[in-house]
Amino acid sequence: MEQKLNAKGNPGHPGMHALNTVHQPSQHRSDGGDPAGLEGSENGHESRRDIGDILQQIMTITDQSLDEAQAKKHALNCHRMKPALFSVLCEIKEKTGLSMRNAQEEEPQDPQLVRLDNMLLAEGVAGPEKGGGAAAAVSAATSSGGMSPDSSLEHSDYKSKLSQIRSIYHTELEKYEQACTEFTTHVMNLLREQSRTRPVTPREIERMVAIIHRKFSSIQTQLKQSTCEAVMILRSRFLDARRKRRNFSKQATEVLNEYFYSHLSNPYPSEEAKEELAKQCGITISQVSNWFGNKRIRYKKNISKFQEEANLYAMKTALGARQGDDSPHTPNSTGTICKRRCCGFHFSVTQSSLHPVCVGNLISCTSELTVEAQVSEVHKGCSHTRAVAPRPIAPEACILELV
DNA sequence: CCAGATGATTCCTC
DNA sequence: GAGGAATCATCTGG
Repeated sequence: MEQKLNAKGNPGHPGMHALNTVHQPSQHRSDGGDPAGLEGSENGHESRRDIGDILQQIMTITDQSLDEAQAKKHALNCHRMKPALFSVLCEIKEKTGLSMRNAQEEEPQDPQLVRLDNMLLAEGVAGPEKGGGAAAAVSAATSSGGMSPDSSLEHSDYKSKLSQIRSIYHTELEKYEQACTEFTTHVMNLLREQSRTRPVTPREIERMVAIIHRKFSSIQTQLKQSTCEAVMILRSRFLDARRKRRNFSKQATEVLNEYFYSHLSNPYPSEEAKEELAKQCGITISQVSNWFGNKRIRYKKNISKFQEEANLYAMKTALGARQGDDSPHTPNSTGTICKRRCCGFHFSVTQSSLHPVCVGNLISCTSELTVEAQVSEVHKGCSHTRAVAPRPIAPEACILELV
């Protein structure tokens, strides 16, 4: 307000000439109020006329050509009343709360953005380039077992794709940051420029910058979201690849089958046995469990289909036992198994159903014998016949049957 | 290409 | 939590 008093009566003011050239009749002059507090003096009248002129010019500024407007703008900027008017405008703005528009306090950081940031960091897209996510994914794959040698190829493929995503992400982020900075600078310059003709406080400029950042932040969120999606898709593909079923090696299947058929009465390996089998087959314990689960159910569903296989493994085991070479994969294939087997199965004279020792007997027995005779012959020297006795032997059912 | 084999997964029960 | 059953998805051999 002090400026208003200083601004009175200065015909030599550089702006006056310009103003006078566009001088309009002061029909809007006095409305009875005295906003400048100058009523009752010559200077007061002059000031009011000046204010009226200025307001009139402001009101008509949009109707004029750009050159004309620029000229008037310059004139206004240089007018001796400008500081006083400006100060009044500032005061009114403060009082009416206009300056508080959009003055919400700083929002806390967007939780979604935080989540995305964390995810990108965990996946090795953001942050230092160390391939943390890839390493994590690979380690997860390795720990789940069953990683074939060519998984390293998948790994490198994953890494290269991840690095592509990373590079695109950083390029786009850089572009975004650059655009944001440029736009912010531009707006700040505009506001600073405008602050010469209208009341724009530094705080308002800060707020405007915050608004711009918020708007740009949504773009950044989209970028991060897209990147996350890309990484998730890549990761799921990689994990799918990891899930790819690969048949066990022949040797592994052999080991598992040997155990299965030599423990047919109780094909449920203990934890220790599973561990041992897993070690021998180069697979995981859970894969051993899966294999036995599948085998049991499939065997039970179609025993006849597995008869051949059962015969083969029984023979193998028998030969091994005959040579006094107990299979290392069937550490318990001694007489105790025989007893369990006798309790668990209907015996027939087919070798598949027999204890290894008895299979040896079968080889030397003749097919002309009756079933009873064969059983008797086959189980010569062992307790199987006695164990089998409570169960009826069905000659046509030359299969093992789980109780 | 297709049917069957097979390893893995999911859901359910005990 | 282990195992049974059903199912999926992939592999394999003809």
